[in-house]
Amino acid sequence: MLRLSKLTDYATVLLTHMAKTNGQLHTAMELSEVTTIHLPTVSKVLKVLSKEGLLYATRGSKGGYRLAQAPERITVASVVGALEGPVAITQCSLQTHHCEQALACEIKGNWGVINRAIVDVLESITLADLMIPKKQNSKEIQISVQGLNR
Amino acid sequence: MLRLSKLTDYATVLLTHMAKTNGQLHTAMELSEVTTIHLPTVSKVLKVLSKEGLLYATRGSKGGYRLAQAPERITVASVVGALEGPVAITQCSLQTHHCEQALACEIKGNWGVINRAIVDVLESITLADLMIPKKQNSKEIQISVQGLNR
DNA sequence: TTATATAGGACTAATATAGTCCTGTATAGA
DNA sequence: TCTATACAGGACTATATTAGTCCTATATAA
Repeated sequence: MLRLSKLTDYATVLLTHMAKTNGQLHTAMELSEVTTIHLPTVSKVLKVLSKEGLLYATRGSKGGYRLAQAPERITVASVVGALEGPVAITQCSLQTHHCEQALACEIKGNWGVINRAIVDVLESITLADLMIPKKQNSKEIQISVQGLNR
Repeated sequence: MLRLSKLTDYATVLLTHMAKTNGQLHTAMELSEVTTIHLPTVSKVLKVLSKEGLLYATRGSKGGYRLAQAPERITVASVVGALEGPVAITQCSLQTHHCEQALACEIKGNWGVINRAIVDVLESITLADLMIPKKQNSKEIQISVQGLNR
């Protein structure tokens, strides 16, 4: 369905909230209350983000999570990557995978190009962009998709 | 995983093959042999593409399928749409869906912008582009993502 | 009338995702 | 040092989605 997982969606909501008070510690409990996402799920997401280096975690009383980088430097692509691994819209687009149909299939390389273009879109958006509600927002991004020739 | 379904991938392979001999009729059987995709699966995909108007079908002896439009006019977006419905990388990006968290969530509109950018990429590539093996290929596409402001 | 081909839908199996829970470890403060 | 707090890691179940197959009906050419 070309859809991101719910966990990725939750992650952007949680991170965007944290970005608003950057530097401050936030517990899973607090974030659960603010976002109305159930606590076990919030914990699961935060643990992944911490393991993947997007958050710093402090254990124990007075502990919590904070962003590992400034909101301007955390891209949507890195959030997606943390929760779902590298973006690969087809199996072809993952270089590590070897396609059984390789001989009959000349499209392979072209999927790679399309995939790259989508990654470019996701890399061009940061938490800082997501923080701003859409209406006040009029960013323009130029994505250049190279490798195909009309 | 932000992945297209296998059926969508099969569809591009089948359509690309048909595009090479545009206008000619191809049976499911023939396409199965050429692509090595199992016949029942080929049939399933072709039926969907026909129902969605990307192919014309002729029944009976000497029947088969052919492209409903020139390869230059069939976009990857329309193939994805035929098999998976409208692209919606999050539930937010589907306008028909109402989010329970709408109050706490200010990202909604921004997902729509990101989604639009991805659709633009998919709309900019046609079967005619996929027909050309990547190496001989150096198309450049400009995608402009409007609605976000740095 | 027969062989060929698509139409439509039902069904099962396989896979992926979501959500919850348990046990362990680190830290602050009484 | 003890206790409450909070994250770490992983196991597990339930649910949803996707993939793949098959059956019956309908249309067409010869």
